[in-house]
Amino acid sequence: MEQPNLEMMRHSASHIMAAAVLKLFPDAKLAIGPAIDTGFYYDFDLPRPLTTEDLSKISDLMKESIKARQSFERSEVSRAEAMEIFKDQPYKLELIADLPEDETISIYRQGDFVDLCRGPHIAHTGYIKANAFALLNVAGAYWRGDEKRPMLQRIYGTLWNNKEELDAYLKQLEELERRDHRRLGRELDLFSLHEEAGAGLVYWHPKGARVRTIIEDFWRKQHYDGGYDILYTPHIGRSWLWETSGHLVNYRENMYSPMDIDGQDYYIKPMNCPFHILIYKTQTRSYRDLPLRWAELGTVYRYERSGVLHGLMRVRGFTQDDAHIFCTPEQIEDEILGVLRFSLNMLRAFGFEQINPYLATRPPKAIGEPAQWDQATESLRKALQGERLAYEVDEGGGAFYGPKIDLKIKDSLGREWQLTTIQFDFNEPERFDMTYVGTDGKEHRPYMVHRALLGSLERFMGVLIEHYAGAFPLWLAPVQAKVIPIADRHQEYARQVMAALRAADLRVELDESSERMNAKIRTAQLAKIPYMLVIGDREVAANAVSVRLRTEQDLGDIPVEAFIARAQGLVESHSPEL
RNA sequence: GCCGACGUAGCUCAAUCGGCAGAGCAGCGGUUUUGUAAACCGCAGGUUGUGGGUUCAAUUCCCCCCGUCGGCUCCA
Repeated sequence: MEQPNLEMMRHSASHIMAAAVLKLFPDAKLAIGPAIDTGFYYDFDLPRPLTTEDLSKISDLMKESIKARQSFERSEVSRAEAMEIFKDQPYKLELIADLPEDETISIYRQGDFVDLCRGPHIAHTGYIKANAFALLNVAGAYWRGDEKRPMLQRIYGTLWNNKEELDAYLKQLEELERRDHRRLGRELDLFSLHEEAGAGLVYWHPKGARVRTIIEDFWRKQHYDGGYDILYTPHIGRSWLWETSGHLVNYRENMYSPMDIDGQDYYIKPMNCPFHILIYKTQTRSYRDLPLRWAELGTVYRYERSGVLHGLMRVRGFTQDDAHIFCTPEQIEDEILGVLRFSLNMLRAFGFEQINPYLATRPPKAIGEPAQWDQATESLRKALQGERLAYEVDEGGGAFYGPKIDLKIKDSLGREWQLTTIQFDFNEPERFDMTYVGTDGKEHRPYMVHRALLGSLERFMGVLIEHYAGAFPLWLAPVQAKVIPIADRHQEYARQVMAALRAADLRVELDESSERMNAKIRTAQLAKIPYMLVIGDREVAANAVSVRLRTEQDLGDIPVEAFIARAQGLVESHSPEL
């Protein structure tokens, strides 16, 4: 028997749960029940939908099994024996049928429950602590993830080494809810969605729009400084454009129905690339013109199935921080390295330190010359190595039109988010017959690379909100300071202070309400405003402000000029400090 | 799209068995002029997501649709 570890316990727990479900529903058909990184699940085909009462019954039965210390017994059976044992379990039969001929078929038994399973399992059910697991919810899941196959009921459970770890996990779930960008978006008055006006479409309120503007301004400056030019292109294009690009063939299910303009079909854009290519083709391009690096904050619309929409993270209209690089084969390595460095700097500027790259290579069905693929993939690999980044390879995970690097960041709660993608495209240059004139005076096909760094501004904002729990670093905060006069007689000086700070390019608001100072502080605190500048008789006399941070730290009286210098310095350096 | 749960005031939530839809916060008006996380009094706020059905009577029971949430699948 192997040493019991968390994964084994979780996997075993899924068996214990399946046994409990069978007791409750003798006709239940079992699918699969693996361990996952927070616990386990098991998929069932049941005669009726599960209720929360069912969950607690199942949980009680599991606890009985744990108390009984039922042992897990492994045995190996022939294919015929396995078919006989699971003759009433169609999903198991399918699994058996799909096992390779030479595979040993093992079953595990605890009590009177038998399951097809590779194992390993814990020695007996008593290894699991009855107070260290919880059944969380029921969800629908397709058999084998295929939407054409039956929809099963999946029960999710979480399991840990002990009660303390379970409690810590449940507490983390609460923290996730507290930080949920949809909740913070409303509480901080950043954005809204309007079902009556269409699902998955974002409305930016003044404060959210302010944050977005700051991000965009920074982004533009970085791009100009980094050797990019910036484009603006239309939001719709005639069917010719999408036929030529191949989107109507390859991407149609994500595109909206056409609109009729003077008898012609126009489509709202799901991508920006064809427009950039048209600009490329307005001139004969020479190798001397390359590389061209063209960026655009391009707003695109893509159809997403109603069930997948989620706040800012998954929407139907969004703005990509897109760019296309057109270059020669000789330039490709330098360009890729440049893009990668540029991406890392951008992500780090927003406070993301943990960045994990994934390299996706040629899939079985792909277009383009193998030699091109090799060169492109090699340039991606070299760039990653050049930056000394540990990366994972997703063999065959590239798009049919080119290999790519995706960068996923880890947020303050340890969750991974894909933001950056750097993709080669061997398809569109071909389709649009893009060329440049080389040193030999002949026409050549340029390399084309798509890249988005922040991904989309909508999702990026969602990630930022959750990463910072709504408490944006000073340089991004929509309101950086709230001036809080204690009594009406301090209002005039408070207005002077506000004017001075605004003249210094700080974002300041004045609380002129007739609330007590305590209430004003509370309001500012809940709005997660970095600085609360309290003004009373003392401050008026000293030409100062009393500075309270949203961290609850009280800095005491500081001369107005000194406060301005402090804040400006921290904004300038994108500091996380206040 | 599919499975399940849900939809009551701007927000968070009540309303017994089908019997006059209610509270806190926010908002508005007034009083209060305050030293580091909530002053006091009052007012207003609703076609109970939409449409239909059952009933003397529907927030409550049934059906369609829309949307939200948790998943499946897919992706920026």
